Amino acid sequence: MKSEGQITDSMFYIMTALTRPRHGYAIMSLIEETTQGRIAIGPASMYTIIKKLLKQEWIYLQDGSDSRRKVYGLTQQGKLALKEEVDVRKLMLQLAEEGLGGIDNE
Amino acid sequence: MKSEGQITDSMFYIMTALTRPRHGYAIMSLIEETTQGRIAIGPASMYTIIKKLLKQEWIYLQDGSDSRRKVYGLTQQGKLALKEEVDVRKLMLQLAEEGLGGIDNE
DNA sequence: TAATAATATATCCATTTATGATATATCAAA
DNA sequence: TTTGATATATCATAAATGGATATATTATTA
Repeated sequence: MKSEGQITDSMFYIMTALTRPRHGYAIMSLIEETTQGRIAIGPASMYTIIKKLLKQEWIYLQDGSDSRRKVYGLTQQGKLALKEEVDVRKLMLQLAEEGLGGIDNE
Repeated sequence: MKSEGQITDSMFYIMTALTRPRHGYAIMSLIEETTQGRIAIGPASMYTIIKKLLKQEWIYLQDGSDSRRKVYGLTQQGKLALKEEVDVRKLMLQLAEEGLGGIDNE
C-alpha cells in the first residue's frame, strides 16, 4: 500500500479503541469483546504498535499514568488520521456490500 | 490477530474488488481509483494474495481465461468469508465514528 | 511499419509487520 | 497462600508487503 504511514488493520483497531483513553490491556480486551473474539491483538502486536503510534504522535501517554496502568489517548493528529482512515474504509465497505448484495447466484 | 486465516487489509480489498469477476490488473486499478490513490496494491502483493486465495478456495479462476487475462471471482465460501469480515469491519467503523463524534475537546 | 505507451501477469528480495511464547509483577479472591 | 485475572514488556520468528524488474501482448500514433 501507498503513503508514508499506512494505517494497518491492527493500528486502526487500536486507534479506534483509543477514541476513549484506555490502557493497553483494556485496548486488547475491548477489541476482542467487540468483535466477539474474531479479532484478537496479542501483547506483542499491541506494544509494538503503541510504540510506533507514540513516535508518530498519534497517541499520547496520559499524565499520571503509573507503570501499572499506562493510559493512552489519541492526539489531534491521531484523530485526523483516524477520520481519514474511516472515510477510506467506509468506501471499501460500501463497495463490498454492494457487491455482495447484488450477487445471489454463482 | 486470531483465527487461522485472518483477512488482512489487502485481502479484504482484493476480495471486495472480486465481488464482480475481474482480472488482476483490473483489481489493482479499481482499488487505486476507488480510494483515490490512497491505497495502492502493487503486483507483488496482488499475485501473492491471489495465490493464497485460490489455495483457500475463496476465489476461482474463471474458465476461458487466457494467459493474458486471468479473470477471478469469489466462490461461495469466499462470499461468506467476506460477509463476515464486512460485519466485523462495520462494527469497528461504528465504534470509531462514535468515538470521533463524541470528542471535540482534547 | 516501427516505435511507443498501456495493458497484463509474474517473481525476486529486502523491508516492514505481526505474533506466539515467555517473563515479570501486581492485585483480588477463594 | 495460591490461583487467576490484570497489566506491561520483549525476543525470536513468521508472515505480509512492496519496489524493482522482467516479459509479453495489444493498441496507438507518428
